[in-house]
Amino acid sequence: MEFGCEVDLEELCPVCGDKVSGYHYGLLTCESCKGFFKRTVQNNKIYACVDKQQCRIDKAQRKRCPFCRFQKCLHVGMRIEAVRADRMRGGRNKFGPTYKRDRALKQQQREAFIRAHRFRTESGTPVASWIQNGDFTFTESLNTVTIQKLSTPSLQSFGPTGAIQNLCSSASSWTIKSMYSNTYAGSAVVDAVTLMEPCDPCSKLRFTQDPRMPPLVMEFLLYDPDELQLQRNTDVHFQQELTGCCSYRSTFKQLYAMVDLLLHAIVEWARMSALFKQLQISDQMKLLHHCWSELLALDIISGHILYDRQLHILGRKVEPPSTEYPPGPSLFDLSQRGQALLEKLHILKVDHQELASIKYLILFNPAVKELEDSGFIEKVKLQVGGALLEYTRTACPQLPNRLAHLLEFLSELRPLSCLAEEYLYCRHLRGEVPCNSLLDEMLHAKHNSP
DNA sequence: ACTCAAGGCCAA
DNA sequence: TTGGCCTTGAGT
Repeated sequence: MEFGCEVDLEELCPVCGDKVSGYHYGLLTCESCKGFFKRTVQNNKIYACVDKQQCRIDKAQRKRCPFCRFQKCLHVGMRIEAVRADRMRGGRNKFGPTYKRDRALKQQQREAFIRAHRFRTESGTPVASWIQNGDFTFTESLNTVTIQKLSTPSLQSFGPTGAIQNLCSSASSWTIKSMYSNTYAGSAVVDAVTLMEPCDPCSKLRFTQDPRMPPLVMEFLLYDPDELQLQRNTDVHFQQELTGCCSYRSTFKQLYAMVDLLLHAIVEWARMSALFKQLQISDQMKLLHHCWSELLALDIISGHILYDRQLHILGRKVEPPSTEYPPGPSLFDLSQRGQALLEKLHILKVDHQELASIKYLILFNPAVKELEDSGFIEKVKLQVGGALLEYTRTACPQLPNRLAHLLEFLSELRPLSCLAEEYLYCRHLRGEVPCNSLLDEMLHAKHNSP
């Protein structure tokens, strides 16, 4: 393994931050937390917290409050059932395969780090410092989710190749460029491959200095798509659109181009997520087919809030009334309702961490029909919800109901995304959406599903 | 034979 | 009670 710089990816105990000595009771922990957990469970110990049950647990203070220490053990995912009732020594337990899978996943993450490092080294941004800092381990937060998946996803068991399937496929020949050149023959070829790279962690590190930030939220923030890269791609694309052979493009064509670009970024974001990768390809596709419009709507709104990204189309109040069939919602309707939600988020002063986490709540939806492993998806959703609750309570202790407000926003996002889908589907029926595009596939999947 | 997560031991 | 080190033994 070569990092170009000496980077030690030594794991830290998710309970107290001490040095990890191996897998104990379901995840990587230090020797002392292993012993503490064992004694507590074996001897049915009951502790009490003399404070507010929110004691900070770190290497120096872990002895001070066994109540909070044990709570944290459970919270990060240590398993009571791994402590043997018969006290038999030696041998192996049922978690063996889980540990093996977890190791493989960590290796994948290391490789992802190397790729990210190479990318940033080429673009001139130093990265060694934040890895060497040692206060961030990407895989640490994965310990909080019990990883049940043992089988490697197989591509053979699925039907005709779709655009998402191409994206979800981990085949080395995968390229998004070809899709763009097919879609916009003779037009812009956007290097969307760069969207695959996780965003520059250095630019976000300043937001993640707080050690109280839940590891999952930190991870979501660090791996949120890079806005600068997206804007660069958008600019390149529109530049070429405008200077191309067709000087005039309809409003919808511009909107479509933007939507297509955002959809690619959304699928890439999901595909790069360590949690999403653990799902079978069929489940990945079902989740994306189900929530793409919600993620799209959220992405557009987030762009306004976080980066003041102006989607010119939404700024237009006037659109020539369409006399074509079928009639559908107007862009004006959409713009108005989007604006209303946008204002709600402005009042809430929602931040990047919250928006990055909400995306996972949308993506990991166990209610989607015919999932192979809705149990795992449910678990992830609960973990994300828990992490977001912890984050909102830490970041805004004066607003104990903040999570409820965020969830209320989420429930209002759904009808907006349905309206957006209806709008796009009407344009699709009028033949305005290019065939074989990602949007085309999404619309088909939705309207052909049972 | 080796691995590595269980449980056990015991000085601090 | 803690936590570093030791012993054990099923799985590979």
